[in-house]
Amino acid sequence: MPRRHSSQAAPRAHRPQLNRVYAAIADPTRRAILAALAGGELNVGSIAGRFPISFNGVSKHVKVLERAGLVRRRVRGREHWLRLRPEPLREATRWLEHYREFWEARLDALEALLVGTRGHRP
Amino acid sequence: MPRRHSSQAAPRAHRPQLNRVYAAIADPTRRAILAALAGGELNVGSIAGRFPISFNGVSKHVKVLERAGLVRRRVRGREHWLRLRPEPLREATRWLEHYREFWEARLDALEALLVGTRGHRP
DNA sequence: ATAATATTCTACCGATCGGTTGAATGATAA
DNA sequence: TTATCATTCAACCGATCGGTAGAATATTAT
Repeated sequence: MPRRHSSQAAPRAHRPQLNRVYAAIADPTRRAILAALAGGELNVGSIAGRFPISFNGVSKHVKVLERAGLVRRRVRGREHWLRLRPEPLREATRWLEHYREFWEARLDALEALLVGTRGHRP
Repeated sequence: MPRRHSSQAAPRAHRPQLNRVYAAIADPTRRAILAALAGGELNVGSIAGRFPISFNGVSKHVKVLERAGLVRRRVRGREHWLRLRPEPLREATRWLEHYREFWEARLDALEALLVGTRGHRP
């Protein structure tokens, strides 16, 4: 029986959208695509022009970002315009922040305890 | 030539450690292992006992977390004790925060512009 | 010395990934 | 209509991934 360690609601682990967001931003090319899109809407071709991989490669990366909810596609005639959707990043940040703060506090407390009872060693 | 959009230093995209951190936490089993380690040090066997996968499967997950710098191993006799290392999470959070804030500000500004010039539509 | 324990290492499996090429679709321009 | 352009789709390739099983290694217990 897992012990509840605080009254803070811990984010659930099995959320496929969260998995997809972290997997999406784990690839440096995809992070660079997101950074490029921060400058405004772009179509697939103009994104592809900035990267040393094929058009189709970029198209697949965009699809991954889209499935993660980080990018939204608006089809206008033969052009597909992409724009950022930062909402999933907020959830991803929340998960990281939750654990980071909790862990750092816990480890600080542990260290303080060790220093107090044993003296410190470098 | 990519235009610099502000004086804020943008985090570089090609940092293998960052790739590894995001890839590591993209897997829900590994996030659960991290959550379990938040309760204190554990050895590989006691982690494996909490998951419906094999001992060896857990051992491999731990190795991935270790290579991402999220977990530190202390070998004491035949037991390997794992503890959290939250430092890489701080960098990962920083990247997310940077882009999230920047994008949200940008998109808010864009929306305000559209509302101002065209009126709003639902 | 022998047995049990804790763990990694090696090898394998099927699925997914990042990437390419070539063909198909669909919208615009000549 | 016929090209041309922007894009996806389908198939393939080698690498990696999540997972398993079994052998090997090292430590502790008997």
